Amino acid sequence: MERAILAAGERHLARDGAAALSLRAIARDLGVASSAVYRYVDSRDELLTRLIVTAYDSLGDAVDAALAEVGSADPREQFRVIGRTVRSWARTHPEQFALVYGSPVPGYDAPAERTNPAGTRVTGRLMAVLLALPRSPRPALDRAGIGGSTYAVPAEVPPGTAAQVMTVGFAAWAMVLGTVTAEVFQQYGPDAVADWAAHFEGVLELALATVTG
Amino acid sequence: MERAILAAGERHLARDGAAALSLRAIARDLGVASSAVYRYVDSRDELLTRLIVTAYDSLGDAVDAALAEVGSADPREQFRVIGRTVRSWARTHPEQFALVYGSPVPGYDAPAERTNPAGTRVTGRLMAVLLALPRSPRPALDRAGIGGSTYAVPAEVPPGTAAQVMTVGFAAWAMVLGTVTAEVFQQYGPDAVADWAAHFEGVLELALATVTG
DNA sequence: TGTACATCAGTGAACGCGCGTTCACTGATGTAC
DNA sequence: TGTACATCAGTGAACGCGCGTTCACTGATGTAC
Repeated sequence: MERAILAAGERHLARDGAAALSLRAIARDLGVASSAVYRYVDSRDELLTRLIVTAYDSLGDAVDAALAEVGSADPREQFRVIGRTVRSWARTHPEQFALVYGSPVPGYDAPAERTNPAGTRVTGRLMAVLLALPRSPRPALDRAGIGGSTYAVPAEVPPGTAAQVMTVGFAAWAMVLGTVTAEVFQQYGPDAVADWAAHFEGVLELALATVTG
Repeated sequence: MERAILAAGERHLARDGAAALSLRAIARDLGVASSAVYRYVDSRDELLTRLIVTAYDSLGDAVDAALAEVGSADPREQFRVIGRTVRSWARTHPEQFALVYGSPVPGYDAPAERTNPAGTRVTGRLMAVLLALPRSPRPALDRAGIGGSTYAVPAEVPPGTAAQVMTVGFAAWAMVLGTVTAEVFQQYGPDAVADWAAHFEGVLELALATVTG
């Protein structure tokens, strides 16, 4: 029953979006009194939190599975695989993508202690790949003011080249995620990109070039 | 009065987000019967459409003003100016930014014929700047499958180098917009980036490098 | 200068709706002796 | 093997809420003669 509620919640999420998520609609869906749902779920917000965690995990599982499949390929290919997986997951789960990478849901803010562990899975994978990629120095970044205090550098990153690694890493990721967002939310108008798959492959190469110089 | 409604709509947008926009709340705000609003606005959706157009125009005006201020600087600097303006506009108008560049509003889809003219203003400016930037060939893009049928190339773009211009342009823009989105929606967690202004300057350089090779 | 009339901004009551949440309850299932 | 009792999943009515939208209306302002 608990799983049925989660599943119905995901169905509603997929059809109507997070803002329209309603416990009553879910109860109706399950052929059950609306009060019955409260035996399994504390409140609407708690259900939303669970759905967010589920969404992060779904994406994280997809990325892990895809990485496992290519084995220990070179980091370039691992980067591409992560990107492609995020894209295809976003295309098949647009509302869940919106939930975790779109505008915040009005009147709700996620309790960080519950969403963070699942939320950082993909980022962690990505970080490891970025550290394995070759990098050339970027004098323009020094000139732009990137320095030791620009980021809160996590422990995994060697302190020397730290700041520039973070800059190119975040920038490459923003390019990939921004492109996925543009496709899923149709930000470029309906027609500008005729072949999104090809465009995305091009973006992956440019994102890699951003990292490797 | 019409302007008062628009202004109140913007206030509510800024405070509660688009999904929570309510004609009754606006009427309450204006100290007026809820039915009075209908003399000036056809429906809630029509108000939303007007607010979207207003938001696009507000951003477009900001970009135009910033570009006018730097005069006919070199295209690199014009690119940076556009990027910085988008960022600062997004930071001061987060809900309007979410409205036009975030998840779609549930249960509403914008009538393209009304939002498109305002929506393409910034893109148009950007396109002109991109065409003025020097570019070096990108063999990786050919290999990735970018070709003549990947984009619906607008008339302003010379057909020869068309596809690659589009790829690097969209990619650079996705990097910039993805970074702004990450900052405004706090996608990287609360602490990872300590100095967003510096990070953004770095991103601008990397986006430029994506275009110029 | 005064009267009859049209215009029109805004009123307030009402419609039907769906929502989150609470609460006392029923009735089936399982457990203990 | 049979009875008394506890557990617990699910019921249904009710609460108060805010919403979009409609409609007949009031009353002030302006216009025409």
